[in-house]
Amino acid sequence: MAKSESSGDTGRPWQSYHTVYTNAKAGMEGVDKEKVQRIVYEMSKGSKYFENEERKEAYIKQKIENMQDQIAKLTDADISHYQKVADKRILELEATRDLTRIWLHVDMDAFYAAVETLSNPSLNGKPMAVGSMSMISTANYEARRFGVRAAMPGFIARKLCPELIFVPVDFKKYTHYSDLTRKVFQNYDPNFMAASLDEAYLDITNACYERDATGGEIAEELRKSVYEETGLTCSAGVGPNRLLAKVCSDINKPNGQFVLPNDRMAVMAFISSLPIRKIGGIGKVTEHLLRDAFGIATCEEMLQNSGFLCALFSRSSADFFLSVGLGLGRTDAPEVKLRKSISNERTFSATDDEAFLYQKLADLAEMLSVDMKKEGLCGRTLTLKLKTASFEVRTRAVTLQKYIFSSEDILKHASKLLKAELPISLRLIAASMGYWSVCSLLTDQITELWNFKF
DNA sequence: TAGTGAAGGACCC
DNA sequence: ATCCAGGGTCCTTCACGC
Repeated sequence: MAKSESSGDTGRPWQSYHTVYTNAKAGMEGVDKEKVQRIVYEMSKGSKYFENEERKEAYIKQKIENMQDQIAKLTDADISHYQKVADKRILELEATRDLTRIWLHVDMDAFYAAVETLSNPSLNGKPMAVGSMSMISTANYEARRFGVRAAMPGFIARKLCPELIFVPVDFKKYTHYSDLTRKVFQNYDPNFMAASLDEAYLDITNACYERDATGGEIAEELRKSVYEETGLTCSAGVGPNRLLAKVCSDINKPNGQFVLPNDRMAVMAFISSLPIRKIGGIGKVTEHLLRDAFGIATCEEMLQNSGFLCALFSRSSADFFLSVGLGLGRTDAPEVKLRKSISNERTFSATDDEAFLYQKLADLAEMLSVDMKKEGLCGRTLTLKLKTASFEVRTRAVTLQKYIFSSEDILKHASKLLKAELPISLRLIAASMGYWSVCSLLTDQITELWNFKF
Protein backbone atom coordinates (compact mmCIF):
# COMPACT_ATOMS: atom_id res chain seq x y z
CA MET A 1 0.00 0.00 0.00
CA ALA A 2 1.75 3.05 -1.30
CA LYS A 3 -0.38 5.57 0.48
CA SER A 4 2.13 8.16 1.56
CA GLU A 5 2.06 10.84 -1.10
CA SER A 6 -1.15 10.21 -2.99
CA SER A 7 -2.94 13.47 -3.68
CA GLY A 8 -6.58 14.35 -3.74
CA ASP A 9 -7.73 12.11 -6.56
CA THR A 10 -7.93 8.85 -4.65
CA GLY A 11 -11.53 9.37 -3.62
CA ARG A 12 -10.44 9.89 -0.02
CA PRO A 13 -8.72 13.25 -0.14
CA TRP A 14 -8.69 13.67 3.65
CA GLN A 15 -6.15 10.88 3.90
CA SER A 16 -3.49 13.08 2.38
CA TYR A 17 -4.18 16.03 4.68
CA HIS A 18 -1.65 15.44 7.40
CA THR A 19 -2.77 16.91 10.65
CA VAL A 20 -1.28 16.24 14.02
CA TYR A 21 -4.66 15.51 15.53
CA THR A 22 -4.83 11.83 14.85
CA ASN A 23 -1.47 10.96 16.30
CA ALA A 24 -1.37 8.36 18.99
CA LYS A 25 -1.87 10.33 22.16
CA ALA A 26 -3.01 9.31 25.60
CA GLY A 27 -6.78 8.95 25.71
CA MET A 28 -7.14 8.66 21.95
CA GLU A 29 -7.44 4.89 21.83
CA GLY A 30 -10.61 3.71 20.19
CA VAL A 31 -11.17 7.02 18.41
CA ASP A 32 -12.53 6.66 14.91
CA LYS A 33 -9.47 8.18 13.25
CA GLU A 34 -10.90 7.99 9.77
CA LYS A 35 -13.92 9.99 10.84
CA VAL A 36 -11.85 12.58 12.72
CA GLN A 37 -9.54 12.95 9.76
CA ARG A 38 -12.47 13.44 7.41
CA ILE A 39 -14.19 16.04 9.57
CA VAL A 40 -10.97 17.98 10.17
CA TYR A 41 -10.37 17.95 6.45
CA GLU A 42 -13.86 19.07 5.57
CA MET A 43 -13.80 21.88 8.10
CA SER A 44 -10.42 23.07 6.86
CA LYS A 45 -10.65 22.57 3.12
CA GLY A 46 -10.47 25.75 1.09
CA SER A 47 -9.48 27.99 3.99
CA LYS A 48 -6.42 30.25 3.94
CA TYR A 49 -5.02 28.12 6.72
CA PHE A 50 -5.47 24.99 4.66
CA GLU A 51 -3.81 26.54 1.63
CA ASN A 52 -0.85 27.51 3.77
CA GLU A 53 -0.60 23.98 5.14
CA GLU A 54 -0.53 22.69 1.58
CA ARG A 55 2.28 25.09 0.73
CA LYS A 56 4.24 23.90 3.73
CA GLU A 57 3.60 20.27 2.84
CA ALA A 58 4.84 20.88 -0.67
CA TYR A 59 7.98 22.52 0.66
CA ILE A 60 8.71 19.58 2.95
CA LYS A 61 8.06 17.15 0.12
CA GLN A 62 10.62 19.05 -1.93
CA LYS A 63 13.10 18.87 0.91
CA ILE A 64 12.57 15.12 1.15
CA GLU A 65 13.13 14.71 -2.58
CA ASN A 66 16.36 16.69 -2.37
CA MET A 67 17.49 14.42 0.40
CA GLN A 68 16.59 11.31 -1.60
CA ASP A 69 18.64 12.67 -4.48
CA GLN A 70 21.60 13.26 -2.21
CA ILE A 71 21.34 9.72 -0.90
CA ALA A 72 21.16 8.33 -4.43
CA LYS A 73 24.30 10.25 -5.36
CA LEU A 74 26.40 8.73 -2.59
CA THR A 75 29.11 6.49 -4.00
CA ASP A 76 30.13 3.23 -2.37
CA ALA A 77 33.23 5.03 -1.16
CA ASP A 78 31.09 7.79 0.38
CA ILE A 79 28.89 5.25 2.08
CA SER A 80 31.74 3.34 3.63
CA HIS A 81 33.39 6.59 4.67
CA TYR A 82 30.28 7.87 6.46
CA GLN A 83 29.66 4.47 7.99
CA LYS A 84 33.10 4.71 9.57
CA VAL A 85 32.34 8.22 10.79
CA ALA A 86 29.05 6.98 12.24
CA ASP A 87 30.54 3.92 13.91
CA LYS A 88 33.17 6.06 15.56
CA ARG A 89 30.58 8.57 16.73
CA ILE A 90 28.38 5.80 18.11
CA LEU A 91 31.29 4.53 20.17
CA GLU A 92 31.97 8.03 21.48
CA LEU A 93 28.35 8.56 22.37
CA GLU A 94 28.12 5.13 23.95
CA ALA A 95 31.07 6.06 26.13
CA THR A 96 29.05 8.94 27.57
CA ARG A 97 26.26 6.64 28.73
CA ASP A 98 25.55 7.27 32.39
CA LEU A 99 23.37 4.74 34.18
CA THR A 100 24.04 6.07 37.67
CA ARG A 101 21.17 8.55 37.95
CA ILE A 102 17.47 7.86 38.29
CA TRP A 103 15.28 10.47 36.61
CA LEU A 104 11.57 10.91 37.04
CA HIS A 105 9.33 12.86 34.70
CA VAL A 106 5.97 13.97 36.11
CA ASP A 107 3.20 15.05 33.83
CA MET A 108 -0.12 16.28 35.19
CA ASP A 109 -3.11 14.64 33.50
CA ALA A 110 -5.07 17.03 31.24
CA PHE A 111 -3.86 19.72 33.63
CA TYR A 112 -5.86 22.82 32.70
CA ALA A 113 -9.02 20.78 32.23
CA ALA A 114 -8.50 18.97 35.53
CA VAL A 115 -8.03 22.26 37.41
CA GLU A 116 -11.20 23.68 35.87
CA THR A 117 -13.13 20.58 36.87
CA LEU A 118 -11.82 20.93 40.40
CA SER A 119 -13.17 24.46 40.66
CA ASN A 120 -16.41 23.52 38.94
CA PRO A 121 -17.31 19.91 39.79
CA SER A 122 -20.42 20.02 37.60
CA LEU A 123 -18.03 19.58 34.67
CA ASN A 124 -17.16 16.14 35.94
CA GLY A 125 -17.79 13.38 33.43
CA LYS A 126 -18.74 15.78 30.64
CA PRO A 127 -16.67 16.37 27.52
CA MET A 128 -14.91 19.69 28.08
CA ALA A 129 -12.11 21.71 26.57
CA VAL A 130 -10.13 24.62 27.91
CA GLY A 131 -9.76 27.24 25.21
CA SER A 132 -11.86 29.10 22.72
CA MET A 133 -13.58 28.69 19.37
CA SER A 134 -10.27 29.48 17.71
CA MET A 135 -7.97 27.28 19.78
CA ILE A 136 -8.09 24.55 22.41
CA SER A 137 -5.37 24.27 25.02
CA THR A 138 -6.42 21.03 26.67
CA ALA A 139 -9.29 18.62 26.39
CA ASN A 140 -10.41 16.28 29.14
CA TYR A 141 -10.52 12.54 28.57
CA GLU A 142 -14.26 12.51 27.86
CA ALA A 143 -13.65 14.97 25.01
CA ARG A 144 -10.64 13.08 23.72
CA ARG A 145 -12.86 10.12 23.01
CA PHE A 146 -14.43 12.26 20.28
CA GLY A 147 -11.03 13.07 18.83
CA VAL A 148 -10.91 16.49 20.46
CA ARG A 149 -7.42 17.48 21.56
CA ALA A 150 -4.96 20.24 22.36
CA ALA A 151 -3.97 22.56 19.49
CA MET A 152 -7.21 21.90 17.65
CA PRO A 153 -9.36 24.91 16.79
CA GLY A 154 -12.55 25.04 18.81
CA PHE A 155 -14.92 25.19 15.90
CA ILE A 156 -13.63 21.87 14.60
CA ALA A 157 -13.75 20.36 18.07
CA ARG A 158 -17.37 21.36 18.40
CA LYS A 159 -18.13 19.67 15.11
CA LEU A 160 -16.53 16.47 16.42
CA CYS A 161 -18.38 16.76 19.70
CA PRO A 162 -21.42 19.05 19.58
CA GLU A 163 -22.04 18.91 23.33
CA LEU A 164 -18.46 19.94 24.09
CA ILE A 165 -18.26 22.50 26.92
CA PHE A 166 -15.76 25.33 26.46
CA VAL A 167 -14.02 26.90 29.43
CA PRO A 168 -11.78 29.93 28.93
CA VAL A 169 -8.13 29.68 29.98
CA ASP A 170 -7.25 31.07 33.40
CA PHE A 171 -3.50 30.99 33.90
CA LYS A 172 -3.68 32.36 37.42
CA LYS A 173 -5.61 29.29 38.49
CA TYR A 174 -3.15 26.93 36.79
CA THR A 175 -0.16 28.72 38.27
CA HIS A 176 -1.64 28.33 41.73
CA TYR A 177 -2.06 24.57 41.34
CA SER A 178 1.29 24.32 39.63
CA ASP A 179 2.91 25.89 42.68
CA LEU A 180 1.21 23.30 44.90
CA THR A 181 2.61 20.45 42.81
CA ARG A 182 6.07 22.03 42.87
CA LYS A 183 6.05 22.07 46.66
CA VAL A 184 5.65 18.30 46.48
CA PHE A 185 8.40 17.92 43.87
CA GLN A 186 10.69 19.89 46.15
CA ASN A 187 10.56 17.07 48.71
CA TYR A 188 12.03 14.61 46.25
CA ASP A 189 14.52 16.83 44.44
CA PRO A 190 15.19 20.37 45.65
CA ASN A 191 16.77 21.13 42.25
CA PHE A 192 13.91 19.73 40.18
CA MET A 193 13.53 21.13 36.71
CA ALA A 194 10.17 22.61 35.81
CA ALA A 195 9.53 22.07 32.11
CA SER A 196 6.18 23.89 32.08
CA LEU A 197 3.29 24.53 34.46
CA ASP A 198 2.33 20.87 34.39
CA GLU A 199 5.59 18.99 33.79
CA ALA A 200 8.82 18.54 35.69
CA TYR A 201 11.98 16.45 35.77
CA LEU A 202 13.32 15.20 39.09
CA ASP A 203 16.61 13.51 39.80
CA ILE A 204 15.40 11.03 42.42
CA THR A 205 18.70 9.19 42.82
CA ASN A 206 19.26 10.61 46.28
CA ALA A 207 15.62 10.25 47.29
CA CYS A 208 15.77 6.55 46.40
CA TYR A 209 18.93 6.13 48.42
CA GLU A 210 17.75 8.08 51.45
CA ARG A 211 14.37 6.38 51.63
CA ASP A 212 15.73 3.01 50.63
CA ALA A 213 13.10 2.89 47.92
CA THR A 214 12.97 1.95 44.26
CA GLY A 215 12.22 4.51 41.55
CA GLY A 216 8.80 2.98 41.15
CA GLU A 217 8.05 3.31 44.86
CA ILE A 218 9.14 6.93 44.88
CA ALA A 219 6.94 7.59 41.85
CA GLU A 220 3.93 6.01 43.58
CA GLU A 221 4.55 8.04 46.68
CA LEU A 222 5.04 11.28 44.78
CA ARG A 223 1.89 10.82 42.73
CA LYS A 224 -0.11 10.05 45.87
CA SER A 225 1.30 13.12 47.53
CA VAL A 226 0.47 15.32 44.54
CA TYR A 227 -3.08 14.00 44.64
CA GLU A 228 -3.44 14.68 48.35
CA GLU A 229 -2.12 18.20 48.03
CA THR A 230 -4.04 19.19 44.90
CA GLY A 231 -6.82 16.70 44.15
CA LEU A 232 -5.22 16.25 40.73
CA THR A 233 -3.81 13.10 39.19
CA CYS A 234 -0.55 12.86 37.34
CA SER A 235 1.52 10.30 35.49
CA ALA A 236 5.16 9.53 35.95
CA GLY A 237 7.99 7.95 34.06
CA VAL A 238 11.20 6.70 35.63
CA GLY A 239 14.34 6.06 33.64
CA PRO A 240 18.09 6.57 33.50
CA ASN A 241 17.88 9.94 31.73
CA ARG A 242 15.45 12.75 31.05
CA LEU A 243 14.68 11.79 27.48
CA LEU A 244 13.66 8.27 28.47
CA ALA A 245 11.82 9.37 31.61
CA LYS A 246 9.66 11.63 29.48
CA VAL A 247 8.82 8.84 27.05
CA CYS A 248 7.95 6.60 30.02
CA SER A 249 5.56 9.06 31.62
CA ASP A 250 3.35 8.85 28.55
CA ILE A 251 3.04 5.08 28.58
CA ASN A 252 0.48 4.59 31.32
CA LYS A 253 -1.20 7.96 31.15
CA PRO A 254 -3.51 8.99 32.78
CA ASN A 255 -2.89 8.38 36.46
CA GLY A 256 -0.23 5.76 35.86
CA GLN A 257 3.50 5.24 35.74
CA PHE A 258 6.15 3.23 34.01
CA VAL A 259 9.64 2.35 35.15
CA LEU A 260 12.54 1.65 32.82
CA PRO A 261 15.40 0.11 34.82
CA ASN A 262 18.93 1.51 34.70
CA ASP A 263 20.21 -1.31 32.59
CA ARG A 264 21.66 -1.04 29.13
CA MET A 265 19.92 -4.16 27.81
CA ALA A 266 16.58 -2.98 29.14
CA VAL A 267 17.07 0.44 27.53
CA MET A 268 18.01 -1.03 24.17
CA ALA A 269 15.05 -3.40 24.23
CA PHE A 270 12.74 -0.54 25.15
CA ILE A 271 14.09 1.73 22.43
CA SER A 272 14.17 -0.90 19.70
CA SER A 273 10.54 -0.84 18.64
CA LEU A 274 9.75 2.66 19.88
CA PRO A 275 8.31 4.93 17.16
CA ILE A 276 10.55 7.97 16.76
CA ARG A 277 7.58 10.32 17.14
CA LYS A 278 7.45 9.38 20.83
CA ILE A 279 10.76 11.16 21.36
CA GLY A 280 10.62 14.75 22.52
CA GLY A 281 12.12 16.91 19.77
CA ILE A 282 10.90 14.72 16.93
CA GLY A 283 7.72 16.27 15.60
CA LYS A 284 5.53 15.91 12.56
CA VAL A 285 8.12 17.19 10.06
CA THR A 286 11.12 15.21 11.27
CA GLU A 287 9.02 12.07 11.51
CA HIS A 288 7.85 12.56 7.94
CA LEU A 289 11.34 13.34 6.68
CA LEU A 290 13.04 10.40 8.35
CA ARG A 291 10.31 8.03 7.25
CA ASP A 292 10.17 9.06 3.61
CA ALA A 293 13.85 9.74 2.99
CA PHE A 294 15.39 6.93 5.04
CA GLY A 295 12.57 4.56 5.89
CA ILE A 296 13.13 5.17 9.58
CA ALA A 297 10.14 4.58 11.83
CA THR A 298 11.62 3.26 15.07
CA CYS A 299 14.49 4.43 17.22
CA GLU A 300 16.42 1.26 16.44
CA GLU A 301 16.36 2.16 12.77
CA MET A 302 18.30 5.34 13.57
CA LEU A 303 21.30 3.10 14.22
CA GLN A 304 20.68 0.96 11.17
CA ASN A 305 20.83 4.15 9.07
CA SER A 306 23.62 5.80 11.03
CA GLY A 307 25.93 6.22 8.03
CA PHE A 308 23.27 7.98 5.97
CA LEU A 309 22.28 10.20 8.86
CA CYS A 310 25.89 11.30 9.32
CA ALA A 311 26.21 11.92 5.60
CA LEU A 312 23.09 14.05 5.26
CA PHE A 313 22.72 15.93 8.52
CA SER A 314 24.76 18.42 10.50
CA ARG A 315 26.90 17.17 13.33
CA SER A 316 24.44 18.19 16.03
CA SER A 317 21.41 16.74 14.26
CA ALA A 318 23.19 13.47 13.53
CA ASP A 319 24.36 13.28 17.15
CA PHE A 320 20.81 13.75 18.33
CA PHE A 321 19.47 11.02 16.04
CA LEU A 322 22.20 8.57 17.03
CA SER A 323 21.60 9.33 20.71
CA VAL A 324 17.94 8.53 20.22
CA GLY A 325 18.92 5.20 18.69
CA LEU A 326 21.10 4.47 21.67
CA GLY A 327 18.53 5.61 24.22
CA LEU A 328 20.85 8.29 25.53
CA GLY A 329 19.71 11.52 27.10
CA ARG A 330 20.77 14.20 29.53
CA THR A 331 21.49 13.05 33.05
CA ASP A 332 23.37 16.10 34.30
CA ALA A 333 22.12 18.57 36.86
CA PRO A 334 19.98 21.20 35.19
CA GLU A 335 21.75 24.53 34.89
CA VAL A 336 19.86 27.59 36.04
CA LYS A 337 18.38 29.02 32.91
CA LEU A 338 17.51 32.64 32.48
CA ARG A 339 14.78 33.62 30.14
CA LYS A 340 16.17 34.79 26.80
CA SER A 341 13.27 36.67 25.34
CA ILE A 342 9.90 38.06 26.25
CA SER A 343 7.05 38.64 23.84
CA ASN A 344 3.45 39.57 23.29
CA GLU A 345 1.32 38.65 20.31
CA ARG A 346 -2.25 39.11 19.22
CA THR A 347 -4.36 37.64 16.46
CA PHE A 348 -7.20 39.61 14.90
CA SER A 349 -9.26 39.34 11.75
CA ALA A 350 -6.97 40.07 8.86
CA THR A 351 -6.76 43.68 7.73
CA ASP A 352 -4.55 46.07 5.78
CA ASP A 353 -5.89 49.15 7.60
CA GLU A 354 -2.66 50.88 8.54
CA ALA A 355 -4.14 52.93 11.36
CA PHE A 356 -5.50 49.73 12.87
CA LEU A 357 -2.17 47.92 12.52
CA TYR A 358 -0.24 50.79 14.11
CA GLN A 359 -2.74 50.88 16.95
CA LYS A 360 -2.30 47.12 17.50
CA LEU A 361 1.44 47.64 17.53
CA ALA A 362 1.11 50.44 20.08
CA ASP A 363 -1.01 48.15 22.30
CA LEU A 364 1.59 45.40 22.04
CA ALA A 365 4.45 47.80 22.80
CA GLU A 366 2.60 48.90 25.90
CA MET A 367 1.89 45.31 27.04
CA LEU A 368 5.46 44.29 26.38
CA SER A 369 6.83 47.26 28.27
CA VAL A 370 4.60 46.51 31.26
CA ASP A 371 5.78 42.88 31.28
CA MET A 372 9.40 43.95 31.04
CA LYS A 373 9.05 46.43 33.87
CA LYS A 374 7.33 43.78 35.99
CA GLU A 375 10.34 41.54 35.51
CA GLY A 376 12.89 44.34 35.65
CA LEU A 377 14.19 43.54 32.18
CA CYS A 378 15.49 45.56 29.28
CA GLY A 379 16.76 44.34 25.95
CA ARG A 380 18.43 45.44 22.79
CA THR A 381 17.08 43.12 20.11
CA LEU A 382 13.56 43.88 19.06
CA THR A 383 11.79 41.36 16.85
CA LEU A 384 8.56 41.97 15.04
CA LYS A 385 6.65 38.92 13.90
CA LEU A 386 3.95 39.34 11.30
CA LYS A 387 1.48 36.76 10.07
CA THR A 388 -0.14 37.69 6.81
CA ALA A 389 -3.73 37.05 5.86
CA SER A 390 -2.47 33.96 4.05
CA PHE A 391 -0.71 32.64 7.20
CA GLU A 392 2.77 33.37 5.95
CA VAL A 393 5.01 34.31 8.88
CA ARG A 394 7.74 36.96 8.61
CA THR A 395 10.09 38.20 11.27
CA ARG A 396 11.97 41.48 11.21
CA ALA A 397 14.55 42.29 13.83
CA VAL A 398 16.84 45.13 14.87
CA THR A 399 19.61 45.13 17.41
CA LEU A 400 20.05 48.52 19.03
CA GLN A 401 23.01 50.31 20.54
CA LYS A 402 21.15 50.89 23.76
CA TYR A 403 19.07 48.65 25.99
CA ILE A 404 15.45 49.71 26.07
CA PHE A 405 12.28 48.86 27.95
CA SER A 406 9.87 51.79 27.62
CA SER A 407 6.79 51.44 25.43
CA GLU A 408 7.81 54.63 23.60
CA ASP A 409 11.19 53.19 22.62
CA ILE A 410 9.70 49.83 21.68
CA LEU A 411 7.01 51.46 19.59
CA LYS A 412 9.46 53.80 17.88
CA HIS A 413 11.63 50.97 16.58
CA ALA A 414 8.78 48.53 15.99
CA SER A 415 6.95 51.11 13.88
CA LYS A 416 9.98 51.48 11.66
CA LEU A 417 10.05 47.73 11.10
CA LEU A 418 6.35 47.61 10.35
CA LYS A 419 6.51 50.61 8.02
CA ALA A 420 9.03 48.83 5.80
CA GLU A 421 6.49 46.04 5.21
CA LEU A 422 3.55 48.20 4.23
CA PRO A 423 1.24 47.78 2.48
CA ILE A 424 0.37 44.39 3.96
CA SER A 425 -2.67 42.52 5.17
CA LEU A 426 -2.08 40.95 8.56
CA ARG A 427 -3.84 38.66 10.99
CA LEU A 428 -1.22 38.73 13.75
CA ILE A 429 1.46 41.01 15.12
CA ALA A 430 3.98 40.05 17.76
CA ALA A 431 6.63 42.14 19.48
CA SER A 432 9.50 40.47 21.29
CA MET A 433 12.59 41.71 23.11
CA GLY A 434 15.70 39.70 23.78
CA TYR A 435 19.36 39.63 24.71
CA TRP A 436 19.63 41.45 27.96
CA SER A 437 22.26 39.36 29.72
CA VAL A 438 24.50 42.35 30.45
CA CYS A 439 21.65 44.55 31.36
CA SER A 440 19.96 42.25 33.87
CA LEU A 441 22.56 43.53 36.33
CA LEU A 442 20.84 46.88 36.12
CA THR A 443 17.53 45.55 37.34
CA ASP A 444 17.49 47.56 40.55
CA GLN A 445 18.24 50.79 38.76
CA ILE A 446 15.51 50.17 36.24
CA THR A 447 13.00 49.45 38.95
CA GLU A 448 14.03 52.63 40.67
CA LEU A 449 13.66 54.60 37.49
CA TRP A 450 10.27 53.12 36.95
CA ASN A 451 9.09 53.86 40.47
CA PHE A 452 10.33 57.39 40.08
CA LYS A 453 8.56 57.87 36.81
CA PHE A 454 5.19 56.77 38.13
C1' DT B 1 38.26 32.36 9.87
C1' DA B 2 35.50 33.35 14.36
C1' DG B 3 31.80 36.01 15.73
C1' DT B 4 27.46 38.29 15.21
C1' DG B 5 23.09 39.41 13.52
C1' DA B 6 18.98 38.45 10.76
C1' DA B 7 15.49 35.38 8.94
C1' DG B 8 13.13 31.19 8.89
C1' DG B 9 11.64 26.87 10.92
C1' DA B 10 10.77 22.91 14.04
C1' DC B 11 9.14 21.87 18.31
C1' DC B 12 7.08 22.01 23.09
C1' DC B 13 3.16 22.97 26.23
C1' DA C 1 -22.73 32.11 11.99
C1' DT C 2 -18.34 31.66 14.05
C1' DC C 3 -13.18 29.67 10.18
C1' DC C 4 -6.40 27.45 13.36
C1' DA C 5 -3.34 30.75 20.05
C1' DG C 6 0.34 32.63 22.69
C1' DG C 7 4.38 31.92 25.25
C1' DG C 8 8.84 30.17 24.74
C1' DT C 9 13.63 27.48 23.11
C1' DC C 10 16.91 25.94 19.93
C1' DC C 11 18.91 25.09 15.31
C1' DT C 12 20.33 26.21 10.52
C1' DT C 13 21.62 29.11 6.91
C1' DC C 14 23.38 33.10 5.03
C1' DA C 15 25.65 37.62 4.92
C1' DC C 16 28.91 40.69 6.65
C1' DG C 17 33.00 43.09 8.30
C1' DC C 18 37.21 42.39 11.12
